Amino acid sequence: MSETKEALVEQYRRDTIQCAAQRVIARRGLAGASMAAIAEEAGVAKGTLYLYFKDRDDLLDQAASRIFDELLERLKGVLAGGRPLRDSLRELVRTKLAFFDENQEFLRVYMALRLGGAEEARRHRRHRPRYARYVEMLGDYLAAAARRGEMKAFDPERVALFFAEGTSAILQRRLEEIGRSPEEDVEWIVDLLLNGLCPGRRS
Amino acid sequence: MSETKEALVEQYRRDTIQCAAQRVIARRGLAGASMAAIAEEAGVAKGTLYLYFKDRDDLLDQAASRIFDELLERLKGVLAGGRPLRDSLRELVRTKLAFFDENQEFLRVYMALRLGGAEEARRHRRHRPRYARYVEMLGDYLAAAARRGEMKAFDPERVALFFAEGTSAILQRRLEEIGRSPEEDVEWIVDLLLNGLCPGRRS
Amino acid sequence: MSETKEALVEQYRRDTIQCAAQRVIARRGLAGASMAAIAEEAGVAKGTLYLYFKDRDDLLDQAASRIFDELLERLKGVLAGGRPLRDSLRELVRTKLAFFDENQEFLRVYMALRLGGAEEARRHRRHRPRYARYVEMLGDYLAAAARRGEMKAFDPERVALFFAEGTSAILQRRLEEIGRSPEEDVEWIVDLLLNGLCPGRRS
Amino acid sequence: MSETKEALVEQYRRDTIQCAAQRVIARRGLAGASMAAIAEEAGVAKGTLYLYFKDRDDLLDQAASRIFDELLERLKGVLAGGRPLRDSLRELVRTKLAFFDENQEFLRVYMALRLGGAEEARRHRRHRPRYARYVEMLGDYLAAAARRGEMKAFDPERVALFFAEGTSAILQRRLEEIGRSPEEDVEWIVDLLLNGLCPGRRS
DNA sequence: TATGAATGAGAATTCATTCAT
DNA sequence: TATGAATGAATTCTCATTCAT
Repeated sequence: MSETKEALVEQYRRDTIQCAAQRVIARRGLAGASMAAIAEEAGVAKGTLYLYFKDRDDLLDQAASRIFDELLERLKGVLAGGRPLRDSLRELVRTKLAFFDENQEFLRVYMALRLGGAEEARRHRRHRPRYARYVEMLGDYLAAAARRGEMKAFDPERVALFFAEGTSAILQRRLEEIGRSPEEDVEWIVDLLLNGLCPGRRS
Repeated sequence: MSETKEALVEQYRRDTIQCAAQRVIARRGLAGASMAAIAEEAGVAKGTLYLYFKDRDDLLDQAASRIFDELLERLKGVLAGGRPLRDSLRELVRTKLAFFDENQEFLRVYMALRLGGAEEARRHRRHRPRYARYVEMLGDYLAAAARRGEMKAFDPERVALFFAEGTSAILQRRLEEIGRSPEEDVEWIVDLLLNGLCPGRRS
Repeated sequence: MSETKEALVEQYRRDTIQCAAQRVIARRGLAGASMAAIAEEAGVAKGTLYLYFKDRDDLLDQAASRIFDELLERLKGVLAGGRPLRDSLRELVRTKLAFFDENQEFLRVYMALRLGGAEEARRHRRHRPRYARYVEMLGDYLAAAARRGEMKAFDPERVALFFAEGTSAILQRRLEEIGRSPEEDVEWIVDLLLNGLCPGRRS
Repeated sequence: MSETKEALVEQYRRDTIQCAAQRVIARRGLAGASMAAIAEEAGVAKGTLYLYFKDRDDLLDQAASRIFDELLERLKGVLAGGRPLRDSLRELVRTKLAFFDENQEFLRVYMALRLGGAEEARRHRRHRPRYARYVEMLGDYLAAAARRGEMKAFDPERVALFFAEGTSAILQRRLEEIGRSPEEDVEWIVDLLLNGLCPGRRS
């Protein structure tokens, strides 16, 4: 019983610190996320961070993982719905936009970790798989859609990548346009993906 | 005249250093591009860097600019051709892929600087305009295409962004697949953009 | 009575902790003997250490004292025997060698604390007296021997020091030579002390 | 030419820092010899230390080496003299005492590094050979003396060790007795070594 | 103009010690 | 009395920047 309570407290602390780390990353970037800054943001002493995380890498990795994992979980749910391509894509974009609109902070972290710059690639190699898994999951879904005849014979994984990154770029743009409705973007992205730029198609 | 000669020498120095910086960024990433490393790569003393650049930020910014500028110049040429949308897009993708296939080093720099992760946002805010200009140029072209009736009424700037980032993701993927022909990617990207995923369309 | 019982319990705790400290010192050295390591070795919480010892210095000092005290007690017994010089010295060396052969762990602690290096000098200045008392006791014995005409008129305390340290060096060397009989070393040390290096003397 | 000058300046710097390190070690011990303290003692910034030494270990090691090397060189000279045992030993002790009387600081460093406590053993394993070489050199000399019949058939290396450490103990004692003549100690040590404690021998 | 030795602020990490429970 | 989470001072090391030459 008491163990459960302690475990809860410990988890609560970890959460507090991870969230603080995410805020700092969002505000100052990965390189700017010093242990001192995170500790201050979390309202604890520097040393305390080391009670919950092995080192800076561990802390930043775990903070990043939380975000990827949550997004991944939601997107997995969407794709598992077994809906037709158009519906799935629409829901996918909607979910992604909503997820980041909910907490824009996360977007910045996500951006900092996506494919990443070269130096981040080194530091966050461990995270690549996570992003890759997202793209792969999407690719699998597209492959199935292709088999069902809902999609042309593009390389599904490549399309997934193109789509994921294109969407992320729009996400980032949205950061600067407060108040814009997600649905607007959902609609044109899905339409673009499905029917392309050329006119003369049913929307 | 002598002033001109001096100016040339100065420009030559700046170039030397910027190129060295690009090589270092490509090799070790932005965070790893220390002034010492750049100076060594350029074959000058650390102090010399400060004769040509205000500080590290300035140097890195300008090094980044060169890359964007060169790419921009080439793409500008493509879009100025006045060709129909499909041809322009194909040439655009081809040029971008070729540009980075020519010198993969540059891709790494470009990736490190694109929209950038959050920390780069701070450091390279001054820099955004350059990438933005690229997207904007592309947006202008799409807007014209829309006016000519070659494209549906999507927000051209947004499509440009989506397209640019999606393409960049493919670029990066290509890094890991040596020997893959650019044309393969050129074709499906353009086809995807123009006609979408849905089957039952020409091309 | 209850006070006595409490005192016993307290003493038991102190012993437990001191022994743990000795094991840690033997294993990881003085500098490696962190409070955390000692607490873990003793099976108590870090805070508990401070209930029985003022601070780290105090704990390490007292842990050291125990070793010196035990050795001292044994040597005192030897010297109190009133035997002739040769016998006493032989027994002295034999006891010292046996003491540390019995528990080599202790030797490492002893070594770490002997006269100590310079930094230990600061930390263990309080401690010197204990080692000094050992040397002094030996010196007193030699003084008596000198008065009985068994020894030349060397400064007894100085000889004691020379002898004690020389013997300790041999002790340490023995650490690396497992299985060597103590008697071999006992014999030559005593012979050297009594008759010197020059040949042509009764053994 | 200029290279020579620069090399000299560099060597001068290294010396300055090493000497400062030795003073700090002497004053505060090895563990207390922080880079900050050494930098302050040397009158340079912390960062400067890293221009001349790879890291703390390197600096402390080299500082220690200097001392061992100088002492070793002097003692080597003494033993190379080819004098009879008594003369050599007397000169050996005299040299050692003089060396440390000259600069008592050195003694403390030497003490801190001798056989060392357990933790120093780890850090300064690289130094052991140096001390070992000293003992070995002395052992070789004694072995030769034994072959010449000047010494009884003791294990020469063991006697060397005993002698070296015994002498060091006296050295350390001398630290606390300012003004004591070295000759007093030289004489009795040599006499003790050669003729032992037993009376009835030519001094 | 060019140099590169020197600087020192700042980063990550450790650990003796405290104190609320 | 016992605990161990939390603390924060201290330590090692890095690197952008300066300045005497």
